[in-house]
Formats: sequence, structure tokens, C-alpha cells
Amino acid sequence: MTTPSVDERRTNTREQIRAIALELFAEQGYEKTSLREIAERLGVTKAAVYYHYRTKEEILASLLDEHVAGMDAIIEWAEAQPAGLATRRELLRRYSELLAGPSGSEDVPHLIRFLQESQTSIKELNSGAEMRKRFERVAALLVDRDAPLADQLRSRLSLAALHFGAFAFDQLPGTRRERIDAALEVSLELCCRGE
Amino acid sequence: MTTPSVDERRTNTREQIRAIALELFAEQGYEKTSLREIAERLGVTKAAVYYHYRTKEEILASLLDEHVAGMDAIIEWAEAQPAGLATRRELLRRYSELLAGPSGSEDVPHLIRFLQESQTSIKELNSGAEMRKRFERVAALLVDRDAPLADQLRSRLSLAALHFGAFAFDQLPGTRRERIDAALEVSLELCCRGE
DNA sequence: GTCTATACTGCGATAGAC
DNA sequence: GTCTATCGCAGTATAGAC
Repeated sequence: MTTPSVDERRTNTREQIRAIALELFAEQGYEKTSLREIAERLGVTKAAVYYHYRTKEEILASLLDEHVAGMDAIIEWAEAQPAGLATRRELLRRYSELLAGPSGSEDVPHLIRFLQESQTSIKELNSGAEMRKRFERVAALLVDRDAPLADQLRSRLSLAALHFGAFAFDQLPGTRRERIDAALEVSLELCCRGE
Repeated sequence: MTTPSVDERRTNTREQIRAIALELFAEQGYEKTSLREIAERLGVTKAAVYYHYRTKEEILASLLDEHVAGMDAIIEWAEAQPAGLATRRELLRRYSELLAGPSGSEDVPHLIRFLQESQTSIKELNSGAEMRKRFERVAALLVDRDAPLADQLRSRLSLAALHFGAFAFDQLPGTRRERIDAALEVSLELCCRGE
């Protein structure tokens, strides 16, 4: 065992900044979280954080990009399938799994809550625009382009149901697993009633 | 016709600040909107705005309080009715009307969009906590306390449907009236399937 | 490569002149 | 009722220690 290599330390500090930032962003919002606060928790100065990420936005963007990659994998799969009810059901199931995240960690639910509650901060970021594009592509896969307005709304709401189930710890009872399963049930009935 | 009384001018300036603030908050978020920006649009300085509202939060709170009063009227009516399907349907219809706002004005939709997208900023305000209480009371009126988790979720989503219909100009086609009517349709089927 | 010291601009907020 | 002046802290940025 020698001292950690430069690469290990670098990755470590960057990861730690990401983890602390996600926690604080989810708790008190993006704008109200200061770089000084993140730096203090890590035991370094503001400028040290600034070395690893060139702006505060870049920290947020790196968090969003991870979720965008997860959505891309699902979208790529769905667009290769024949359009139809079975594909839509499986698309919702896979997106539900993505939102559940690794079973021990609250990271993904925290991110989803943050996405939902801080859209104004996120909207103007490049990474935020990328996220919205993915969201629109998933919604488009769930409903015919020329379906009635009410069906368009149902497809968006079926995604909102999954998001809400993932992060609504304090508004709904049950474990996260129970909420996510109930959300998938409601989501499926919103989007996949026999057509 | 004499010169305007002090009270009239005061009310006027206060109203103008509210209108400008709501527009900017909805467009670019609460945190990113500076008092200097609001003051400049009004042709005065930052400190002049501070004469009318003691803090930036107080401007936001005065916008929220107006909507809270509208919710209170609906809640008071619903709690005086016998619990049942008919009351729930009419509750959703009345809340839908509140969200539509006066037919010529976009003020209420702007406020609803802002509420939905800036929850993190609002959550820590007193007025924000009051809003959340009202929202929970409406949700409680829409579902039995000991109903299954999926039904709890449906009641929240039926409100989310109305909110989404009111402000989703850029994500859904149709006029505001069409979107609000479609949202009410989806909302009713989420919450009021024969029980 | 990683961090500290330091400084710049603009923010919300306050005090006091007119 | 509105202004100028000022405060402390935010995000950003650079120079240089180790």
C-alpha cells in the first residue's frame, strides 16, 4: 500500500464534491447552496472546489449528465422496438427502474426531487435543455403524435407519476419500493389502457 | 379630478411591483430575478422598491397569499359538503376554474408555473408552508385517509394534472381553455372512478 | 496537480439625506 | 416617497505556494 495516486485522489475529490453538492442541492436548492458551503463540508476552500469544476453550473451539469445517460440507454432500446402497447409498458417499467436507482442509495431519488423542484434553475443550462429533450422523446414514444390532447396529457402525467413516486418520501406513506411500484401501476393505467 | 391621493399612488406602485415581479419570477425564477431588475423596469432604484416591500421574500409572499385565499374559499366550501363522489368532482371543477384565472389574463397560469418549477425557493417561506398545507387539505378531501397507496398517488396526480394543464403552454398544443378542459377530464378519471 | 490568498463584481439589505 | 452611500456575502477569477 503506497500513497494514493494522483488520479485516485482527483477522482475522489471530484466524486466527493458531486455527492455533497447533490445532497445540498436537493435539500435547499441550487441557488441557495453556496460554493463556500460545499467547500467547508469537504474541509477545503472555495477556490479548491473551483479547481475541480470551473463553475457552479458545471457541478450541476455533471449530475444531470449522469441521468441523461441512463435515459439515453432506455430511449435507444425503445426506438429499436416495434411501436405498440408492449413496448410502451416495458418502457415505463425500465424508466421506473432507472428512477429507483441502486437499492441502497438515495442518490437518484434526490436528483429526481431536485429536477422536479428546481426546474427554473435547470432550464437555462445546456444540460437542462438536453434533459428536457430526452423527456420529450420518452413522452413521444408513449403516445401517437396526433392523439387527442387528453392523451398527450396522460402520457406526460404517467411520467410525472413515476417521478413523484420516486421522491415523495414526506408526502406519501410506505417504503420507496412500495411507492415506486404503486407509481408504476398508476403510470401504466394512465398510458396503456387498451387502445 | 385632483391629484391622486397618497393611498392611490401607493397602491398603484405596489401593484406595479407585484405585476413586474410575477412576470420576471415566472420567466427566469425567483433567485435569478434581482431587485435592481424589478426597479429598473419601474424606472426607480432598488431602495425605492424596498420602501414598498421590506424584503424580496415579501413580494413573493404577497403573490402566494392571493392564491392561498382562492384555495381557502374552495376548501371551506368542500369541507361543509357531505363527503362523497359528487363533492370530489365539484371540488376538482372549482379548483380547475381557480387555476384558469380571469379569461384575459395569464397571471394565474404564470403563478402556477412558477409554483411548480420553483418549489425549492418557496418551500422555506412561511407563505410557501401555508400553500403546502392547503394543497394537502385538498388532496385529503379527494381520497380516504386509509385508502391504498396507489389511490393516494392518484389524488395528488389529479391535482398535478390540473396544474400542468394550466401552465404547459409550450409542451402541449391547443388553447389554454382546451388544455384546462382536457386536464379536468383526466383529473376526474384519476380521482373519481366509481368507488 | 492540488490547493490558498486575494480581489472583483453584483446581490439583498440598511441608514440617512432630501 | 425616493434617493445616495454603504455593508457583508455570493459566484467568479487569477497568481502563486507546495
